[in-house]
Amino acid sequence: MMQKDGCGQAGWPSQPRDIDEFVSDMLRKGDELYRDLPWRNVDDPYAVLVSEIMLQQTQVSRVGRFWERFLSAFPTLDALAAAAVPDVLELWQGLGYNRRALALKRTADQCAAEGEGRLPETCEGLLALPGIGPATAAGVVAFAYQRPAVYLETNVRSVFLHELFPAEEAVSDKVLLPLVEAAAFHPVAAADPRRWYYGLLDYGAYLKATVPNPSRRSSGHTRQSAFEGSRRQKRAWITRRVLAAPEGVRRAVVLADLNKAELAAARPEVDAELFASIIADLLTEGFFREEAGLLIP
DNA sequence: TTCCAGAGCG
DNA sequence: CGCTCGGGAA
Repeated sequence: MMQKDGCGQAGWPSQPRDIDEFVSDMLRKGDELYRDLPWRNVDDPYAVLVSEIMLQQTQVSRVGRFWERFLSAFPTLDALAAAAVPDVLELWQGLGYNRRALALKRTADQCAAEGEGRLPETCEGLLALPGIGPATAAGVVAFAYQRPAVYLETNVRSVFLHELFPAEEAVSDKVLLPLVEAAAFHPVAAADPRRWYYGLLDYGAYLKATVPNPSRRSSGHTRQSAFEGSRRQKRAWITRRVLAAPEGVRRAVVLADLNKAELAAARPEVDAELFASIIADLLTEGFFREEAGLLIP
């Protein structure tokens, strides 16, 4: 879009480079670094959603195999809605963040019940579903529906920080969002949202492999706590243990087995209070249920 | 050690 | 906002 008054387009900084040049440069970089990933140029919104959920905080290299297995087991939203939770969780094992599997399953349930087995076509509609936040909703809109959207995730963030804030520290998303929006709705980018964001993702991934992670200069950037010995390592272990017992298993047995594993790994024993707290969380979140003293998947 | 196509909760 | 949530590759 041409600038109307010489003050720059709304939401775009008037300083170093104008938006036309930025969009054009990024498209060129993106085409040059294009990665032909299995979930790209796929029209099925459900298949795109599954990829977006799996890719939340999860590296691309890990997702490929899981995405294909998941879609072949649950090819449609209705198929996922008809599936049993333990089967969904079982397929998710090894991918991480098991909550995502539960949320995806609930999304399928809701769409099957209220949406005639179809996903909403707007960001607002998608945002109302469990496990779908601003980034995932925008990803589905851009990649499945081919409509411009504000898709701000770590690779896109890295590109904007690297290109437009090369020296600043602690840049907030509040500053970045209007820029991401202005660029996405720029006519040249908006003409092909898939191409626009595939390019930003690929360029962002390239940057992380070649320069210090630009996203470290995001104000929201935090480092994760260690996984080894953590509560969530125990959560994951317990989830697997219960999944392995289709007929159910007593708490005491799970705790004893868990402590065997902890001992074998040279970690301290898990006390009853911590164990009960983790079980309570997992029950509340719907990983399994408890009936007659048995934990049942 | 670091961080990953984030979301949901208090 | 700050915290939690998996698991592996580099």
